[in-house]
Amino acid sequence: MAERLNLKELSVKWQAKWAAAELFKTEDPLTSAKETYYCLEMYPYPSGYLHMGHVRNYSLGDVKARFERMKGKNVLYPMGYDSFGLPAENAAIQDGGHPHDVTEKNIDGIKQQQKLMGISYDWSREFATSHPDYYIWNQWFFLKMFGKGLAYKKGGLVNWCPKCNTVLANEQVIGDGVCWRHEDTEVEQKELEQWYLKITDYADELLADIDKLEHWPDRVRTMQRNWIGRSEGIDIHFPLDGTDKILPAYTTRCDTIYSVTFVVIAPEHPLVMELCKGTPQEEEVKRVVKEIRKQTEIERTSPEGKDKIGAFLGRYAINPVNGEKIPIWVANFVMMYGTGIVMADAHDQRDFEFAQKYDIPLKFVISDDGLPIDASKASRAYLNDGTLFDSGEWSGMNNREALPEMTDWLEKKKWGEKQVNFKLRDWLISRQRFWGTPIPIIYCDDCGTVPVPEKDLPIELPKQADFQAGGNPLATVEEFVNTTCPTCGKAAKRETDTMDTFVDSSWYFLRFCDPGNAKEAFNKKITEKFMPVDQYIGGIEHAVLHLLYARFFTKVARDLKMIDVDEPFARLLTLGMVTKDGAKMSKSIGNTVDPGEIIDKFGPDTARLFILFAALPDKELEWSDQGVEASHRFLQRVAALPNEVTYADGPTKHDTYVQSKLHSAIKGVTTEFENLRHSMAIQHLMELVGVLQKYKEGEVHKSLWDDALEALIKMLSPVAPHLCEELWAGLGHDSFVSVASWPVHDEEKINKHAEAAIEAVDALETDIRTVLNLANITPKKITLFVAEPWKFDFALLMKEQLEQTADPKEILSAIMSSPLKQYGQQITKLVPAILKDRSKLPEYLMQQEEESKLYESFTQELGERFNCDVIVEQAADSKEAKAKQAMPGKPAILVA
RNA sequence: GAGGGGGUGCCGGAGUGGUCAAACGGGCUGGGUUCAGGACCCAGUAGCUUAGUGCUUGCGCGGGUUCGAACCCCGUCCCCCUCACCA
Repeated sequence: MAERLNLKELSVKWQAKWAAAELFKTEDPLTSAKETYYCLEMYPYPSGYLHMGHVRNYSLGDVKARFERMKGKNVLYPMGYDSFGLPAENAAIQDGGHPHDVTEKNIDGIKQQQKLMGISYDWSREFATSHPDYYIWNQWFFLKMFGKGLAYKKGGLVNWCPKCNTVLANEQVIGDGVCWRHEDTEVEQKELEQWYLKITDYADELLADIDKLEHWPDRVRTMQRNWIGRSEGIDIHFPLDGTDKILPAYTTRCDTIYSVTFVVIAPEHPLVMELCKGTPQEEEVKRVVKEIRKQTEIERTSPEGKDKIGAFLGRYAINPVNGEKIPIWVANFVMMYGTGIVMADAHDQRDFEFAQKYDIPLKFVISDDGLPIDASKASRAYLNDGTLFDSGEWSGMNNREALPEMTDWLEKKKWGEKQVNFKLRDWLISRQRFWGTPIPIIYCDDCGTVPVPEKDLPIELPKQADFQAGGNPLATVEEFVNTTCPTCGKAAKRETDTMDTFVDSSWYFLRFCDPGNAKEAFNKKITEKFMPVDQYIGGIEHAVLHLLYARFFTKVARDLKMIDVDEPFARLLTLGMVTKDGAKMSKSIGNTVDPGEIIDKFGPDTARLFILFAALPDKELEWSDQGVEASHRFLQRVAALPNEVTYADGPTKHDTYVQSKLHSAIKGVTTEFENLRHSMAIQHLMELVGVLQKYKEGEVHKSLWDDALEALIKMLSPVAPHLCEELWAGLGHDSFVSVASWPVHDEEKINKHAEAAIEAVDALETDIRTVLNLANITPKKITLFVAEPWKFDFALLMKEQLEQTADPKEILSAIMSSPLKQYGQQITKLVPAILKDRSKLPEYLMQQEEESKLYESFTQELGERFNCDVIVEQAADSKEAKAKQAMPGKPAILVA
């Protein structure tokens, strides 16, 4: 075997050549005639090193970008850095220094590694969000949104992560109430005044447009739908007994209104204390509310802490539909959602349990058959749909059918008001941290909250700050904090909160279209040529967070007339995890594999090939060292393919087969790459390499061989670009394969080889399908592929020899000197087997003769039936025989 | 509880009505090559059986539709993920 290529050295060489040629620079979309294609990976937070998840992400994107480029598109494929954020600031706090320096160092580190992978980014578009020429536009967006009332400040309970030392958005609180960055840290509630973006204004559109995202994974669409959480219902107005006040209770199930026997109010609700004031139950209520407040903390840590507790407020409400006096309770299971008050009945499990615990009367109004059932004897809530009873004029109706009508009826009677509720809350963007975009607001004693005028942007972060002081370092910088009011000119103070870094990533994909623009966030004309992103690739962890915010910002930008698209990402691919030993790669478990080491040892092409081949992109990928070596082996095999080829004078008998395989590979690889099924595309390539290796064993037809080799190198180049450049140059090209044109398949050439390979002999008599298939085709020539047609001759020869001698060696050499020697391998096995029991030879001979006659008659029959030539041919090898269904006694037929 | 995705060989993982004992890769076994290891090449890898062949079982479990099912339908069990006292 030839010596192995050093794929690492190769990659360095070609990366330098690409860079020198500026090969991957996007063309100006306003002058280029090419169709644009925008491929984007979620840009990284620069932590200084690359992990396997990154490698997977970038490899997937790069294949797509290279593929589209080779198909003649003007591809926008950029890379940048999400460089604001806590880790850099924390590093500065720990080690001294400035987050800026930490960040720049980390960007250099990660960029180095990205470049080693040979990803075909247009590096001229690179930017980092922590640079003022980027974040100035965050501030600009904020001012625009402030102007439209979409950015506002309000007080209220907010999520606070004690580790981050800052507030969090609802979306950043995950799982059992923990911080998205610190899964071991419980989020606390604090009363603070904070800046919000009014994403709820777009709730309806964000929800409705999910339907347009047909190329997004269902999972993500569902998650967004759930997060927005739209529900249609009605606020039912329960008069407060003895007053003219009303208690509104939100419900989606007003069909159960006749079963309502009590009302429950959330412990945080301001009315709780007001209502119980002066009642005998006041002290008890206070005690229970206090207990609930304490309990919620414990509840968050233990998933089992869902015991329902509550207290009677000593007051009553009136059920408007039947005038019944019903008690008002406070209970821990009611949230401050909707109106913070719910109506309770026996058709809800929680209400039911609570009522049982506190002996509150219950009644049913729905049963399977509409016959009354008694709730006092029931042990659980009745949750099924069924027929209403004891429900006034609605009795006898199916409850689901009645629901919309009852809603209208309640509203008409002025007992309630239709209401749409969303779970989505406004986006809290203030962060009490230094390393983020300063919020461009000034507080003046006289003029109040004043936005910074656009001409004064950017408000830059100070070069120095005290990171050891604790709290928000920005607040310690006097020169930053103290300013003058833009309106009245008097001394004033700047807002010291910075923006959530998710603001940065909410529009960075727009900036990539026009990254150098100093006059505006991006030019509308240019950006519209690229947007929406054709293919977006990233982790599932952003299913709600980033992807929802980005959709929101896109809609805001549209309403600001900055761009004319509704949705930013046409196709979304969410990556599966990279695991090792069955667990997600993580430093704490210690099962990580350093991409740098793999690249060093096997070269970037191997790393890319393995990671693309090992699993489909959205599936979990289990790391395997053997798999990496197998990938390396494959690349070496490809590298050796052009060596030591013997050319035939003209066509060879395998040409049609090889050509058919080549074209079906082109077809397969193309569709699989189109649909981002990289591992499947690679399978086709591996198959093709196998075919070409076999082909090479004999003499090859030069023009076909060259075509096949070129096509193979082109198709492999998105996966293993460096090796393919080398091989491409080896074929005598002085251009780059990275920008060569993608091969096109010829359907006819695929079919030429095997129009129909069908089980035959007995099939002719019995298998209807065979006849039907044949009937649909007008054959010019039929080839019968027979597994081992030589066996009849062999048996004859064998018989002849046995009559002369008994020496196995002599027999063997006699056969080997006959034309049958080409089947030597099989014969050397067969001869001893037959010698073992000679008595069976006559039978064997007969069988073979029969078989051979069968072919003869079959050949004749087919010839007559279809009026064409029929020839018998040996199937080239056992695999081919299998593929063609040729077996002894059962030839395969090939119709041409 | 609601929603989403899954259960295929020793393993990863294709396949969604016939050409399926099941692509492609890995592993393992045997053979070749080699001083040896690696690499490379060939064959085998559900069970029984033959010199070649063939038969049976088989794609979580049970049933159904069909000439025919890993694939369609019904039931059932299990796993993963997301949201969750949202009324």
